[in-house]
Amino acid sequence: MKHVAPSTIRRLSLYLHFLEACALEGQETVSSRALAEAGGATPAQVRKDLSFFGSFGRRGVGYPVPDLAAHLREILGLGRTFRVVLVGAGRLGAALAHFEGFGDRGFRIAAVYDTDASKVGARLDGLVVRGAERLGTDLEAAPADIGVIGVPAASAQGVADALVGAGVKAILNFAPVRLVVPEGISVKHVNLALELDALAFALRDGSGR
Amino acid sequence: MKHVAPSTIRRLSLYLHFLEACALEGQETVSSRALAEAGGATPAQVRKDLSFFGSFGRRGVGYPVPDLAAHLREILGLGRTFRVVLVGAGRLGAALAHFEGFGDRGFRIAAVYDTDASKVGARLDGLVVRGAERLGTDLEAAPADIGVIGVPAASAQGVADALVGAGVKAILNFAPVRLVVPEGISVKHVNLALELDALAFALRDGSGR
DNA sequence: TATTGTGAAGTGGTTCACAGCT
DNA sequence: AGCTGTGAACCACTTCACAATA
Repeated sequence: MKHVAPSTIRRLSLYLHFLEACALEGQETVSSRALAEAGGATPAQVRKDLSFFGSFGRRGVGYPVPDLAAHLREILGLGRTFRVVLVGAGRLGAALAHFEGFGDRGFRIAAVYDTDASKVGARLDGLVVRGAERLGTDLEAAPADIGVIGVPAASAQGVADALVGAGVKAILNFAPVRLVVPEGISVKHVNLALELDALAFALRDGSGR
Repeated sequence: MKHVAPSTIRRLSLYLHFLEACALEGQETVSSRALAEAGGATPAQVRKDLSFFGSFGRRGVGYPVPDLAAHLREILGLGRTFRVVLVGAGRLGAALAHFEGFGDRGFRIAAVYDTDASKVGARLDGLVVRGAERLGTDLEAAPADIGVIGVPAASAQGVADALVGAGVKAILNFAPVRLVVPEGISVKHVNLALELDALAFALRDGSGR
């Protein structure tokens, strides 16, 4: 398959979320206009996005809701469950462990780790926090797909190395540091400081963007 | 000032963070190459980014660390403190309240609100959680610059409306919904579900991106 | 008439390459 | 020699416009 732009993937994900909401309401079809509104795009862009992968709609009618949702899940690779390990059982880890968006969509938190002995053994959303030193052997027995890093900046790179060593191929990083990982490992950063700076910039000259 | 691309702002913010680290080490100058590495860019792009706002470097030498940092703070509008109000005192709110990235850089959390009566009165990082109904009158007395939304998706739009009504011009939203706000209000979304979908896509065919 | 599918045109951000200083 | 500053070339994503179809 040809290269897909990150911005396109982002929109496809938004379309899918919207389609799932439509499906719950029993809606049969949606127009590119409705999808555009949901995805922060234009109708033309929605059609371009979708036509890149196939012809899913019917002219004069729109796109069939359950059908298109299934196609998008397939395209995004959501047709299976993902084993997620969370490293960091502090306040952020607690918030993440309880986040419904994980379980809802096939992302299953398999285990939570922390280096802090005082946190090990505690319960987080039904999971017992395990010592970080077990990560390697645990994942050897049962590999994970995604690692979530919710530890302080200083220890984030070490955690990333451990995750990569344990065979994790995708990382979601909440620590405000740029992680260095080998070729072939996907990393997504969520960096609060960056978002705040962007808002500061928008507020720059009195009125917002 | 002319239009600046969001991707540029993001990089400027990364350059600034790196410069601050360099300053702590007493480094005098940095090259576009070093900045590029820190910002996930190429040296040429660093120079383009910076030259858009002026000539801050010296040919053959590089960029003076403290000087460039000051310029970037000015460009990003970080030359002042920002009053931030946090709505939502749940687990996410707790994690956000303790996040050092706020206080470090002139973003001061002025107050925390929640609609849940059982949370009102509790302490979060030295702040007492206030009832959400007070938000309007509180901000009338002391306006805030930025509102952070850390409530469930269902109540996020209501909170956004309240914030906008109270004069907030910039919003950082952690709820997985697209907020509708009037022209002139800046919104930044942090959407976990989107990041997870992007990672799923990267894992799609066996190996990562 | 309503709406998709898509080649073509347009726009804007990135990379190149080299002139200009130190 | 080393490194910045920048116009020009390049590339990629977006928008347009209209043919195709229900």
